[in-house]
Amino acid sequence: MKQNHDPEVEARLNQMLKRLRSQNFRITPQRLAILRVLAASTGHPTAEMVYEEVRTDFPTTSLATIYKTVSLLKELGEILELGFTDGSNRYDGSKPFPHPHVICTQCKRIIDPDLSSLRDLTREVMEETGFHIITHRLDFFGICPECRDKAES
Amino acid sequence: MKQNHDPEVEARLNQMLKRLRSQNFRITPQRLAILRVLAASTGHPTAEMVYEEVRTDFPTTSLATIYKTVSLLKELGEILELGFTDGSNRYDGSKPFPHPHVICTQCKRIIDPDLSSLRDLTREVMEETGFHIITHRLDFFGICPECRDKAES
DNA sequence: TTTTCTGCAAATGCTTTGCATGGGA
DNA sequence: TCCCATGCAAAGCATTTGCAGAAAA
Repeated sequence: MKQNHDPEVEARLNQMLKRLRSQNFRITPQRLAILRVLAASTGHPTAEMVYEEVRTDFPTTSLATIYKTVSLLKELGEILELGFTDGSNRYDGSKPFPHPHVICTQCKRIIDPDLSSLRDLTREVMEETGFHIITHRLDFFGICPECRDKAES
Repeated sequence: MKQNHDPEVEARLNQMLKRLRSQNFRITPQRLAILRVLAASTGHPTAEMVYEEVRTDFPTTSLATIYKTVSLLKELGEILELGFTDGSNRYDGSKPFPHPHVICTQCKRIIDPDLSSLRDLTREVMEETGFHIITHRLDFFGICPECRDKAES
């Protein structure tokens, strides 16, 4: 079984495990494998990608279990789900809180930018609309440097 | 047939028609009805909602035609498609350019807030990531004042 | 032992597609 | 007339669900 010694990844995994235990959900080998993949993920994988990775350790795991676990973690607030128009979802297990994403429409890569000018937007929205804002989502779509280089060559 | 004399709505409709004609797409009665609904829409309707509204004038119109037309307008850049995780899309025919949305997670209402502090975000993203940003999407999720009042009573 | 979880397969539900017919231009 | 558009029904597809057997605790 793949281990990961990145302290941040470990912390994320332990946080997920703690949450599951505290709510009396069982820690099955399949779940543990899924949590590991999600906690270590930086590439915002699809359910299918998680499935493939988990399968290398647990060849009998089913896609349904991936979906059930991912859905559970989503409800527990331990991962972020990014749904797209084309019907595909991507998951972020390392930063389960709202943050902007930059998506290459060509290679589908998703990265997390550091934006300083994104401060009081939520406050402004609340004042402007009267809504009580719970969460938000901000996506930028474009072409990444690598895909642009390929296009030019 | 429902007419609409709001000058902005008229302008939007004419712009859509102009675009269709300039690309040699045919102006069928169904398409015209769909354009009218979309140009006049402020509530970000679903395909189903457009369908129902168009049906009051053209009872034989099919959902497939709604989807085909909506898809065409999307490609022509004349409407905005807002896809959501639950598999439902909403359409904005009055402001076909990227702008923030505020969504009530209870009644599903979607409104357009005026945000001043949303200036140079795209520029910052480009500088920070090297991506060439084409478009973006910003959604806030929360509870609208009406739903909050209902909850309290 | 009890209750939850897993894995299979079938079901969903929105959207897309194929194709014969209809109708703009 | 010539194609494009329509409408029906079937197909797609990621995700969800039902259920019987498996396995945490």
